[in-house]
Amino acid sequence: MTKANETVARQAAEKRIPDALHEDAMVCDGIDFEIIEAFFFAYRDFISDPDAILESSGFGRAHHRVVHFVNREPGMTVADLLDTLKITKQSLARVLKQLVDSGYIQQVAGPEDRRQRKLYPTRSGRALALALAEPQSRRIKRAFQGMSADDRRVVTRFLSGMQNAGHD
Amino acid sequence: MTKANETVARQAAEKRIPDALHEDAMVCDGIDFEIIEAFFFAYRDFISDPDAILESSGFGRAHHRVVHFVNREPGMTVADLLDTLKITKQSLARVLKQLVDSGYIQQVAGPEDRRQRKLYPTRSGRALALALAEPQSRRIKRAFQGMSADDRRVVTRFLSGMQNAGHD
DNA sequence: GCGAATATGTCAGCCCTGCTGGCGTTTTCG
DNA sequence: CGAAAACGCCAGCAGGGCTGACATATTCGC
Repeated sequence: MTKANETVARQAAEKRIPDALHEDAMVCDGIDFEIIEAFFFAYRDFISDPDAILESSGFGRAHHRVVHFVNREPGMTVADLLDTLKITKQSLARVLKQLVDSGYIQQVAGPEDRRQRKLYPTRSGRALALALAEPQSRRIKRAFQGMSADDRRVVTRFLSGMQNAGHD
Repeated sequence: MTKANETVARQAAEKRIPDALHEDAMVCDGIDFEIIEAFFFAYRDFISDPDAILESSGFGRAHHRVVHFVNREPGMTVADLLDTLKITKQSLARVLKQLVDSGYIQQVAGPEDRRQRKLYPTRSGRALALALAEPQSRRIKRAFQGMSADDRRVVTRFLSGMQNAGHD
């Protein structure tokens, strides 16, 4: 089977491919492969900057997200964070505990509802969040180079449109 | 924000929030938090559709990527794939083997250089790639609703700009 | 006041998918 | 022929998702 295919492949010098393998390759028309791939590459590179920083701190992407959102909305509860990140309690608990133990995030019992643990970034937590956001923001600015304010709004609108309807 | 301030006002009666926790929250000005978060949410939701499909097939995101790129560029070698995905040989080997064993991808010795294994999607491989791409493409179309061709080019340009310089 | 519901913490273990290092095979090429 | 390239595979490790179960403190409806 493979032998036969090799022969076929060799016969036509280059582009020939075993029949079952190519007959309707790329029939997939309506599909927007370009954007799918561009989005994949863009996001991969987008998180590579913070990843590099985190590596030296012993943290990972999960820590990044927690620090980021806690810094963005100080006082948010664990439930808020779970809702934002859409992960499970245990997945969060692990990284949150590490961040608390390392002094990047501090927990305070809710003043109204003492069952809640309101989360606040410490000074170093804010510093970390900022350090991680900075290269990402620079990347965004670079991608926005030479774009009008309207163009930027288009991008924002696109990114919103890519999200699921009910988000917070 | 306001919540933190409320809490601050109340801290006399409570555990009190250490001062380092609130004093200059949100000093982080030049940073484009909006886009950072929008990008995070957008990508998370973007891959949630294929994830759901893959779950029932026993595959994961890694398989998705492999099937996708092999389908996009039939005949690419293992080295090409490694270069595209930017992962290590072993990370790829695992999922690739599963895909080959499951009959989604076929390997053919290179006609010129027989050390190479050229990768081709099988019929079911193409079907899978298409099934995974379809919801993503629909999501993209939805996000493009009401946008002009120029606007779409802006988005494409943005996504390209977000990638690292040396791309393939 | 008491029991249910809520918000959270935690233990134990599983899976996927990155990673490193090392070794072996086939094939190409100087 | 020997080095180098392209690949396959084994073993092991880490991060970060997941489930299920169970413990705690606190709030709240009755």
